[in-house]
Amino acid sequence: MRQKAVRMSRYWLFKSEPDAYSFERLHDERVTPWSGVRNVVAKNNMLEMKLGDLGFFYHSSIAQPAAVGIVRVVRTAYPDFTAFERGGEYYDPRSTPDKPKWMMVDVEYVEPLAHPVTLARMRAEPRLLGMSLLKRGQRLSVQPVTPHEWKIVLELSKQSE
DNA sequence: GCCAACGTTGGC
DNA sequence: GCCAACGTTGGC
Repeated sequence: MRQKAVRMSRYWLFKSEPDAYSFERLHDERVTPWSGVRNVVAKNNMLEMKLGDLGFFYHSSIAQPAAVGIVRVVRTAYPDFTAFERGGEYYDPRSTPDKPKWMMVDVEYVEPLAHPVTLARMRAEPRLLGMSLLKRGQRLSVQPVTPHEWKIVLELSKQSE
């Protein structure tokens, strides 16, 4: 049978250091552009996103890195304006409004996980072997999550540790 | 177009 | 604070 061009909605994982941008801050702001991604693979992942796709919000670079909440894509990929801001932290002279090199999506706050699912908890789950996030040296700030992995992490979030 | 050097990420 | 992993840069 021929594969349809239409694909299932996908799931994602958005990493952020809470000091830089936390899930609590997204709660207050409701929607944020996912700006500042300067990695080609992460950018390509954002180009793949469709309206309504869901993702985990993951806090990194802390004592207990963990998925803490759920977000929804509410605007598909468009040029990352922070790359145009001369003198700004994310300025990249190779990216121009005519030929933008970096893209971003907008994500909306959906809800917190009942319990954060720590990286350690995910590593301890045999069914999550092979999850992109758990691979050695995985640094991608925007990653795909399979429907199967999505379901399992949600399940784990319902257990208290 | 190869690849060594360098910088960054992020868990530990 | 260390350092492994990996992307990027730039010399050739």
